[in-house]
Amino acid sequence: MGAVKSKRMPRAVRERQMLDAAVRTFGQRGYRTASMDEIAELAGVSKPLVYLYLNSKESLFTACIRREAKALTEAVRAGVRAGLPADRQLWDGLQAFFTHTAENPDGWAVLHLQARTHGEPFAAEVAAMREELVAFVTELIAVAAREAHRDPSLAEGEVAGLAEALVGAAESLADWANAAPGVTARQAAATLMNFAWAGLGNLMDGRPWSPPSGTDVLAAPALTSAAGAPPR
Amino acid sequence: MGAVKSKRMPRAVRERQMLDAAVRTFGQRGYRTASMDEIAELAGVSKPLVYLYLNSKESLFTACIRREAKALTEAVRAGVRAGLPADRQLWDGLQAFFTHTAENPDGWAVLHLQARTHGEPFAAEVAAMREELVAFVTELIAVAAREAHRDPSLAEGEVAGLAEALVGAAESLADWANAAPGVTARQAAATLMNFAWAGLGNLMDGRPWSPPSGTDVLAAPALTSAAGAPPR
Amino acid sequence: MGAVKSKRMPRAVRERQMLDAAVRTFGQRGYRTASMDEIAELAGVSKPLVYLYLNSKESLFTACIRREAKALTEAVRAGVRAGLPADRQLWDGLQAFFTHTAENPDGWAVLHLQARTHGEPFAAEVAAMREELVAFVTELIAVAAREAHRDPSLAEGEVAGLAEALVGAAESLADWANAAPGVTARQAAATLMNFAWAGLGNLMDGRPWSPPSGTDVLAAPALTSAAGAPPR
Amino acid sequence: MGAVKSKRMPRAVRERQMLDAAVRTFGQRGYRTASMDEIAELAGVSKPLVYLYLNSKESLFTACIRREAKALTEAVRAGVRAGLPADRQLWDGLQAFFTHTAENPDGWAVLHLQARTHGEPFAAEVAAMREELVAFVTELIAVAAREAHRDPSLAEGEVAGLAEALVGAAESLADWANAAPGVTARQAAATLMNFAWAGLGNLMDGRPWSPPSGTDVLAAPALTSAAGAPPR
DNA sequence: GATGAATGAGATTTCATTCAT
DNA sequence: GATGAATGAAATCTCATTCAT
Repeated sequence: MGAVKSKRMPRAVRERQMLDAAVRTFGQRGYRTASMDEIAELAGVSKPLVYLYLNSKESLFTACIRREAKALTEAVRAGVRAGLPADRQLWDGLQAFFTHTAENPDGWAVLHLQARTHGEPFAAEVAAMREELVAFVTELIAVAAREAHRDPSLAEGEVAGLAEALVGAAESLADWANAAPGVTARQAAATLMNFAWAGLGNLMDGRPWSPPSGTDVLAAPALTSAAGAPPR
Repeated sequence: MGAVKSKRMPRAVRERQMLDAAVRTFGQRGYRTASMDEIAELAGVSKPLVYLYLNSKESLFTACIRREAKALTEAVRAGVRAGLPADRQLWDGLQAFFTHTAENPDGWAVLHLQARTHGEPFAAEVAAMREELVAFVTELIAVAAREAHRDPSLAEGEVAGLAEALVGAAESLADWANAAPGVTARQAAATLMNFAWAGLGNLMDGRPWSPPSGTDVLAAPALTSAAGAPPR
Repeated sequence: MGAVKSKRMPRAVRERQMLDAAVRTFGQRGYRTASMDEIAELAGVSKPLVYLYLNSKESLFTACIRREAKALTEAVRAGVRAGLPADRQLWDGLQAFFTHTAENPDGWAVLHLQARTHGEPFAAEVAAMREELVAFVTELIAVAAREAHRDPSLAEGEVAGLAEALVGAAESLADWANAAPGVTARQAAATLMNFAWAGLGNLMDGRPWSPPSGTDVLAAPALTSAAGAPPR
Repeated sequence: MGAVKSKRMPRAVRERQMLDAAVRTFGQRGYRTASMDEIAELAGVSKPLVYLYLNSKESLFTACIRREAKALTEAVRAGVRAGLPADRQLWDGLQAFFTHTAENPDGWAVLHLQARTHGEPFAAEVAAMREELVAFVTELIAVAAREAHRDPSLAEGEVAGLAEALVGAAESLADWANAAPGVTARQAAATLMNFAWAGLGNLMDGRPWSPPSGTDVLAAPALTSAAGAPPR
């Protein structure tokens, strides 16, 4: 299971191996439960080397959080193109989000489970990333309001709550999709778009949100088929 | 710091004191970080007595989870009256939920943060409670579908995702409301109702969900004011 | 070598055993070299018990310093009677000093060697004790000056240097007497009295200091015999 | 912080840099606390090079002790001219001693504090140097005895104690002078000469030792002023 | 000649848990 | 019923020391 032991690697490579091992171990066993011994072994190096490069368990964990937070936000950003309609941007961002969390379950566990649970140096780190996502969603809602010609737009405090709710729902669905074997990232994104954009009330009346046609017309989100096919 | 030492209390009372101390300690310091010493001291008893009554740290933590899970689900259930319209039931349930989590922050931390983070005996325990809440929401959505005369109703797997999203959003907003000083349980519930029932799309068009008049006409939810007074 | 293991001793007794073991270990192997394992084993207890009672290596070492410092100063004080002539008081104090250091070589090593070498929490602790001894000697010199009707007495700064020199010589002779097998505390005290009171110049001229007759007329100090027998 | 890295220096120079760094580090932080990393960095070389030149920490420390011991004894020897009266030789030697210890506090700490505290290879090393100083003082006392026409001289064992006391007092005063900011080497030497040569008894009677006029008539020792100006 | 890469061994400290009274 | 006394096991971290280039 541990990486093949090959000696004398350049520092950057070793450091990556250590972070990989640490994310995996922290994600699966938790910050406190994971031991530096485990991580070193999984990385295929001795414990002192881990300390030499990453200083302490705390600092190692922080490095994991930063790396995974950066990877996640960059994945979302890369999935979205500015200039498209707000719902389209949200749809793209959610797909990127669910894809990334599905492909990096340990990193996601580090961010969503471990970092928030184990107190102050870490919670702040992940809170920064979360705020970035919330800000992104807030901006999208503001754009949507402009597109709908609503003047004056929604009060600021209210939008904050809505963005918070949307991000929270997305986080929760990421766990759900990772746990339920058959659920794809695309399905999770579709479910959330319907829920968040159309709302339960509309869904009850048979008026779901439907994905925009565009680069990826391959598959329609799950709910559409079950709910008639109204154009948006 | 601990409670005043008074000997020879009936077992049930002592046990409650211990659980109170444990919930507080686990909630504030985390499962691994909290020590049995701390808990015993806070409970005002000696450590062996804690072991006599609750066997082990694991079993003590499990007891905490069960007690807090029961308290939370019962609070939600008590807040809802069957027979009312689905959105009204949801509204009442959410208010009860946010009220309870605001009044029991340590218990909520145990359930939402600690129990999920620290592996298998505990994650299952809290998952059971969560399923109960999800099932409750799922049932509400089914009721709503019937009320809307939709036959056949939404496919089962899709409703599961929606319920999951709603519960996830609620959990997230509970943390958000606990952290933001000025946010009341009622405001959190209103925000979530708008988001979940009306959906962002409708909100953009100025058609929010509005709370039913009834027992609590005292305060209108936050979003209503900004959105005119549409009929429900 | 370790004390007989007998379980369930009252805390005070155990604590004394631990301090005994610690003084011996620190004195013979040094603060850094001595390990908590060694000390616990020598005390006949497990390591955690040492931590339970004495908190940390640093705090254990500090406790050793305090205990030994108190024992030494009290031994000196107990050996001296106020009201006697200054040289007699000094003679009595030195005898008590050399007797105590000879009987407690490990405690003396802790105070004189280890505590001074290992930095700040400890150096200050032993400096306080040393100042007490220096102050005692300074006072004796002042008394001697009064007895000699010297007005004005020696300048203060000068007396400080003299007292420092006397104490330093005593410390050094304590090590010397402990290392040289045949040297008794009485001989060490006599040597120092001659050196410090009469001075090398007088000794060269055959005018040593001679011990007062009194309670302990049993043995004359070493130098007297070799240097004629002038009455004082 | 470390010296500028410049490659390809002759071995002797490199070795000196390392010893300088080691003396400073050992003197300020202690033998055990100082790490080879620190020393190598301060010396501006890589750790393996230190090992290549000086083999081990133990051997490095021994080299430090030897170098500093040699420097100190040579300084004292260089300060004294044979043929002069004994008290003059002693006065000159003490001045050299206090001057050297004041100018090399780290070296003095290595010799007086660290080397004696950290067990056997080192204690023997510094004991050899000390014996040299004690032998020098012993010889001076013998010379003084001859000058005073005392035959037979003081018994050997007794002189040993006196020399020991004198050296101990000098060591102690070196620390004292280094710690007290205003005390010069000359003042320390004068204090000790008065104490050791005249003795407290004579000082009480107003008969201090007074320094010989000669090469350094610049400053009179501290005690002289307070004690008239008796010829030697 | 010089060093970046790497480690074996051991240090202090903590904690859940159990006896014996 | 209740507790003071005690420990086995394991955690984090440090350091002198050595390869391989």
